[in-house]
Amino acid sequence: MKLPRAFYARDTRTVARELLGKVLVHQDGGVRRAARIVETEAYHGPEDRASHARAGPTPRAAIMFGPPGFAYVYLIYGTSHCMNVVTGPEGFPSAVLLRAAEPVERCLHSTRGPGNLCRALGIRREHDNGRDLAGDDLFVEDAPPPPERILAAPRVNVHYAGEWAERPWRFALAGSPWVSKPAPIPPKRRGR
DNA sequence: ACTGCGATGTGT
DNA sequence: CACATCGCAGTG
Repeated sequence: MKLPRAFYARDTRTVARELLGKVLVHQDGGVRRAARIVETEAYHGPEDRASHARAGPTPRAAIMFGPPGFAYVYLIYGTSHCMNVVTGPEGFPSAVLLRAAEPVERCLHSTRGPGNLCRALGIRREHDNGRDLAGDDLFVEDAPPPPERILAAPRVNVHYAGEWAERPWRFALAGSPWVSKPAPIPPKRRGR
């Protein structure tokens, strides 16, 4: 069964954690593709320097200010699409980036990493940005709470965000081989 | 482990 | 016009 809008209308970090183990489904031109979410990141509020909403409701980020339960899909580096789900109350800019998943049904490609995940499910900005997740084309299916432990770590590739880069708002299922970076990279040790 | 770069939208 | 919620190929 499809997650209701009320699921998304909560604190971003809660939604990010609870999305782990749920199944992202894309009806790609009549073909159903699905993957079990194993890694997410929370982008929370207008003060979050790592968030696309940091500059206010610009054309790209405006959807993050809208009601919860809609897809925010953007293009990065000219080549990769990334998908978020909008969370929280309308007017408070927040979203959860879907970073990695475990392939379940007819995936076209690796589902590890946010760009790869979109490619595997056929999710594209032109086609899916702004889509209502309460519809039948793109949604998340409920699933029992995952048996795996949940890890929290700093978000990936947001080094420019100062202290906000250190917040442990990246969540992953422990032990999943599909998580995009198996473990936070251990600092290099010399000698000892 | 580290380096470089694609191909394009986005905000300043 | 600098740079991005990445991914890949090349090198050591």
